[in-house]
Amino acid sequence: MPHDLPKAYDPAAIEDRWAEYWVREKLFAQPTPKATDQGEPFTILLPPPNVTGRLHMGHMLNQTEMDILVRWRRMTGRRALWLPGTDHAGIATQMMVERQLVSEGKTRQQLGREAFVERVWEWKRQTGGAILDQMKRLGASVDWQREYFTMDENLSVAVREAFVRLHEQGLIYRGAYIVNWCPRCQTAISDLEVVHEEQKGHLWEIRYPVSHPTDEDLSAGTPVIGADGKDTGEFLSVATTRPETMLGDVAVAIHPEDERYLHLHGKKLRLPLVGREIPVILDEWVSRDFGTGAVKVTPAHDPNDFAMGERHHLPSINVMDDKGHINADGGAYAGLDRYVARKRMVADLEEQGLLVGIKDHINNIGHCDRCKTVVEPRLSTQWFVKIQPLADKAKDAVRQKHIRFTPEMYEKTYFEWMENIHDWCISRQLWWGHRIPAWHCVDCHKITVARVDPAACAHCGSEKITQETDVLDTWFSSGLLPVSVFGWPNFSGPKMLGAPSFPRSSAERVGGHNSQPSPDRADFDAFYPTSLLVTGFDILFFWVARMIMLGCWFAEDVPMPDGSKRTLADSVPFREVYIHALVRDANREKMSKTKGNVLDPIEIVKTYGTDAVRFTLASMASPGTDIAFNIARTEGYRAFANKIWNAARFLFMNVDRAAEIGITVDPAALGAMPVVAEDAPLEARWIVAELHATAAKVNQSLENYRYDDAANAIYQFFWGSFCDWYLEIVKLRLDFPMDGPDSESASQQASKSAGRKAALSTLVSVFEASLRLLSPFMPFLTEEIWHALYDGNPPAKSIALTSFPQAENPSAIDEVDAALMDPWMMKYLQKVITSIRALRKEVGVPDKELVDKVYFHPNRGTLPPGSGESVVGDRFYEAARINIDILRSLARVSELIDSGPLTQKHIHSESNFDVGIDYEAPIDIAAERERLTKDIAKYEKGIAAAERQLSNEGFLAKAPANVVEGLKKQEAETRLLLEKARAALENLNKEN
RNA sequence: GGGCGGUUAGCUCAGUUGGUUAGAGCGCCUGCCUUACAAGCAGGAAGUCGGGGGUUCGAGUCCCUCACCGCCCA
Repeated sequence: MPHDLPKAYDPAAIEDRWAEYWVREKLFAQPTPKATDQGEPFTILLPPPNVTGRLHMGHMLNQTEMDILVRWRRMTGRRALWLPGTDHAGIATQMMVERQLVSEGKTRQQLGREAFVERVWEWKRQTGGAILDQMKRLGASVDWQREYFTMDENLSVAVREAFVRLHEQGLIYRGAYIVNWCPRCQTAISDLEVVHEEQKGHLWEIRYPVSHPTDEDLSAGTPVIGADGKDTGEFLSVATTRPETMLGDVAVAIHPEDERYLHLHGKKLRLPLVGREIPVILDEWVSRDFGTGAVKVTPAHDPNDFAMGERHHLPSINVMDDKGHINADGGAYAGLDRYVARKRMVADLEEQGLLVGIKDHINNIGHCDRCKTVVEPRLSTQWFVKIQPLADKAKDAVRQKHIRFTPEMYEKTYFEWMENIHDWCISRQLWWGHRIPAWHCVDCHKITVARVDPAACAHCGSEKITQETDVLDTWFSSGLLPVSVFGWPNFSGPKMLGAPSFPRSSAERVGGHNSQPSPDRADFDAFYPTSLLVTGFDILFFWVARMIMLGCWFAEDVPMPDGSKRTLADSVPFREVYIHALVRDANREKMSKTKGNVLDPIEIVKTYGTDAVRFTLASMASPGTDIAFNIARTEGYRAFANKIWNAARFLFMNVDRAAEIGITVDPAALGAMPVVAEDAPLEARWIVAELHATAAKVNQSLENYRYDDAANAIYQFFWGSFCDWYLEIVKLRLDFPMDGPDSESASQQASKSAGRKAALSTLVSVFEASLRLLSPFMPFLTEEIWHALYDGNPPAKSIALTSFPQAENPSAIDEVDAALMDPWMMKYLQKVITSIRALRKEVGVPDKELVDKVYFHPNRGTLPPGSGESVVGDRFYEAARINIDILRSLARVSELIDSGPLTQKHIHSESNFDVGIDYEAPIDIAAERERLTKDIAKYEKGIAAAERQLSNEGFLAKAPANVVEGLKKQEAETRLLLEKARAALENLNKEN
């Protein structure tokens, strides 16, 4: 590969190519393991996006976090498996296809169920892969060979097995209860699919006339009295937010201790507009402060009323159809839309003088998560999972720490929800989904639930049976994914003693559906439980909770690979849950279509490069914190990518020049952690030590999901250390002839050549290791440069398959560093250079001008404790003198003169040294005076604070020694700086 | 109504079990087209850590309280 890279990095030129390459070469495929396979697996399941979905910033954050972890774990030697897929999204997908049909002037009813479902499959085949294609473009390192879809045959088998088994265990029941009904989608939806929103509404106060006779009259056989004028002239005012439901009222409830109304208990009310007589009942649930304190009871249209109805054995009168229209039981209002009916009824009540008043009221209204239609609580026959036993197990799993949450806080939310969980309504009145495996018998009316489509009723043998038309909630199937993607329940491996009653005989298995049962449990044994689930907090209950419940419940029956009983610890679907926050816009506003502040990740990626966007997300991904996505920040990381690119250009330029004079780097020496010879120059030892420290920091940060710390550590290392310092210094070591050979003697050349070779080797090896360190964060750029670095002969198909830099035993590094005193010596040298540069700026020396003499005065007494005091001071001066070429190049100084206290005209002071120059330049007296005065004030304040502490006996007695020592040292240093500043100010005043 | 977060530089955010004079990126100011990079280099300014009280030798960090912002559940 040629080394002549373009001057600026253009991500668009390389990203598509690598994204395709990774997929085409199946680089991240993880085949079913053999028993001999080594390496602890790292398994992660992509929380399935809707098959109808398009990638948004939340997905990109989610996937970036997963990809970073998976790439990192893979590079550390783990057998990494990331499984991608989509869920069939019952309602959303059906809606989408229905919309298509409408545009063709058709309805699904016209097509019929079978043809409609085929049509949905057709849609899925054509456009259902869009979101996964976007994922491919972003370079997610998933195993595409294992892509799943919740409607796949094998996963459908799992759904049916789970349903049948829960039914056998008595945990699935069918019955008429109040559910959330979406009149637009015409299906029941779960509590979680209802979003509550506060809306301005009204509270209507309606008079319900009190009628005779009393209960006594009734029991005496007095005929029921209608609206015939026998009313008493007495009323009970009822407050309601939903007057239209009064058509279904069966009682009015008051609080048993509400003396305002107690005298009415036992009497009857005449239901306005309807004429039905309804009782006044007592119930503690009634809130005396709300409205009038009397509440109408409508069991068929309100969950609380339903409960009350059960308590008082009241009938339920359903007055609405599945479209939210008033039904035949609504008398005069039959056929009207619920809101039209409301309007008309209020008008009628007013006309009849029964409307007492209308008050403004804020309602919390439930909307369908999918279509935003106002949800109607409605009495209907549905299928439910009795959730308590599953929830108990799921709670135990977390309580016993078999699953760890990050951030930990979400554990509380999880328990909160689990404690207050309700039975799960799993039936949906849709066509697209897993049809419930239950058959109704026309003759005996009993239900047959079976794994295999039955030919006859299991109870009476009648062949007149029809399958339930409802399908299952999508989450029922996605909740099973952690077990079903690994082949559950179709294991045909050796049966274990005492193993549960499956696998069933193949005949009993779902006949036509599963053609190829997996040969064994190898996948399940190797990869279950998965290692981690990464998801958003909004999905905590949808996925996390349901996967835990279903996973624990069903996996517990699968024996361990060695045949032993599986405990709860190994039944969990994942061992860790990492919950990330929301991606907001730069102003911390939630992204929403209505606000128009939605960012399309693919568009941003095209503009700035995938790597820059990934790095932006990573650098802000601190657990528990929302990400305010600021494009300015992405610009910054695009610059970072460009910086890396140009460092590569610099490197290649030097590699090429070196090759011209016969110096090369052995590729075999790359790929590991760089090492340096003991006699290597200061900057080489330093940069290698920094690399080790950075690798340690990155590994540790990722271990703790601190993407931000990891990203910042790399950024700091690559730009702040490697580019800003090391590359600038290594230029001196390389210093290749631009044209023609050097004009030096042979021995000079030989020694120079050895230095060059060593420098080049360190340069290339540190750079190569940096690429590997960066790779999980910036896979595209690093892949491109890494391949170029190996000149078309890379040691692996991808940098993603190399090993991640690991720091050597950190304490060993510390010892070596301590011996060489590199850490602080290099920092000291850097400080001197920075100080000279600052001094030059203060004085106004032009950037390019070489200053011939800089006077240098180390404060030998104030050097770091334990570092040999004055000896070190001398040693440092020696180091600075030896490295004068570095000073010349980086600080534009030709000579550094070791000096006593400085007398030069221009002096810059640090706590442990001063630098000074003689330079003819006008001094901005006022500015200088201001600066010094400010400094003096700062130092005085610092000293005062330190003195206060140091004179405090409690502090001296109780604070740890190193803190006291540190403060003393700092105080001494500040005092020195103060003296220097005062002297400088005095000089300034004296001379002017 | 119940619960959970948050408030640190102009902006967006870090700040580990309390410990020396609080950090980063972007932005801002000044000077530089120095042969890897102007998507760059060099230097610099900028915060009484939301208010108040308490514990402590010591509080951005722990406790109480108030204010404001946000989220979840009913």
